[in-house]
Amino acid sequence: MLQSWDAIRAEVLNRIRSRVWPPGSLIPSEEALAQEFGCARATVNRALRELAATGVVERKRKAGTRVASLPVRKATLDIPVIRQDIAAQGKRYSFRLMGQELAVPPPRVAARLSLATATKLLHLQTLHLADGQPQVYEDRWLNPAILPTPNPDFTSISVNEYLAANVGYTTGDIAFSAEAATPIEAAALNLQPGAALFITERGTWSLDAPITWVRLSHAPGYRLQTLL
Amino acid sequence: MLQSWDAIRAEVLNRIRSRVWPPGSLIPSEEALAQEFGCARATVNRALRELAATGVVERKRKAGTRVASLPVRKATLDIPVIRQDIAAQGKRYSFRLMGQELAVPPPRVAARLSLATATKLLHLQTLHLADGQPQVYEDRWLNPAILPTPNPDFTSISVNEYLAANVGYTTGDIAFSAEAATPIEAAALNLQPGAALFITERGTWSLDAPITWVRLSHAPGYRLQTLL
DNA sequence: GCTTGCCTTATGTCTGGACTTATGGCTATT
DNA sequence: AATAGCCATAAGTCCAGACATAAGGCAAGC
Repeated sequence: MLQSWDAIRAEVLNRIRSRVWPPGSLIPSEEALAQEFGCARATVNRALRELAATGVVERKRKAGTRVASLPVRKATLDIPVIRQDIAAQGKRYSFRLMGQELAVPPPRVAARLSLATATKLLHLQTLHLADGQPQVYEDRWLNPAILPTPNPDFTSISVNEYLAANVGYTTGDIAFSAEAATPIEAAALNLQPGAALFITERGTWSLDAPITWVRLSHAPGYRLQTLL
Repeated sequence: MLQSWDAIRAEVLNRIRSRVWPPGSLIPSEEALAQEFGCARATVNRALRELAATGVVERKRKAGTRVASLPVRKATLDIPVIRQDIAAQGKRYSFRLMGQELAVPPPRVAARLSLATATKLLHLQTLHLADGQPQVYEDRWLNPAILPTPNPDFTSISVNEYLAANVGYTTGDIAFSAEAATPIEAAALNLQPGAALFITERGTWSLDAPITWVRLSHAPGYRLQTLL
């Protein structure tokens, strides 16, 4: 008599792990499992939904629930906020605005934000420091239309936090990659050009309006990790 | 009268975005929202639970649900399976086992798998190719205790897929970073030493027994991306 | 043989009700 | 003033039942 959805989740996972239900196989219907475990179907549903979210099983209406054969594991990772990330290391956070100008973004950025090619955006370079040591170089294109006039003073509040506090957003995308440090990045982060940098790129939109596109270059040693 | 949990999720998100409920503020209780939207509390619960999972709100018993002030966004990303990843690019997948020996792992790996330091593991190097071009270099330590005797022939089936098909697992962790190519990696991937590589490291356990630790070095151009 | 459409079935969702559990804050005690 | 205990509250969970929806499979029609 298992009556918590989490117990059911664990039991189902167990059977999958122990190959009672091997990869690719169909597992009993929610109805049947509810009967077996002596609980309501909703409870089984909750358990299986959770397993589907982590990629252990795949569910389709009518087709039923089957054990994922090539388990494309899904991991949820916390997108770090730089200030918190640095604070979590027990270091003092600071930042330095290195440049700020209105300019036409390169086509790649304009395309990514789905903007007309000639639109000028606010281009900002910020260096984020931990205990005074450069840690992350930020290259950002910001849609000035969403800012109040006059513009906020980005030397005293970081763009990051201004946006977090003042502009909600609905959608966005994020990408991670590794790239060799450009001369600019190398100079800012105090590295040899060509050093391996961990790059985070993200674009955010609020409804239809593009807000910002940002590229973060993390100094060597940076790791993004999570459990799965 | 909103009656689908997704509609409620959208509406709540809207109010957060439009700052009706600003960051850090407490939003009405499930009860109250259910009343307002004319639906059952369970439906509101589902919607808010979903928002909590994406990091938009934070929930605590008794304390209520509040809008995340520094929105540590959570993104779920699909951990790619190399074969599928390459197939998705429309390229032909192949692999080459480059080395295989029983050896004592370096302390870092042993520690990560929580093994006695002197335990010997099967050390495997595999190169994964897309249309014959080297794409990913894999450096893996595998617990031989979980293998049948004689060992499977890893030249004909990739370790990856052998494990996926034959060893379920419960827990694991994964980390992403950027590192300069070692001479070995550079040679395998046909690059200059020092080139920026995207590194995926993961460890997996089945219950108490460690299974494997693997480090994947992705050739330049690799991107890991997701929506948020 | 091939297509179209119905029927059945498994999951998806919703309801209204109940009970559980964690916990913030008040109160009474030391 | 500090602390311990209680209580009200808000989320967490569960249930039994209902309807919605997607989709596999079968059958009728072409």
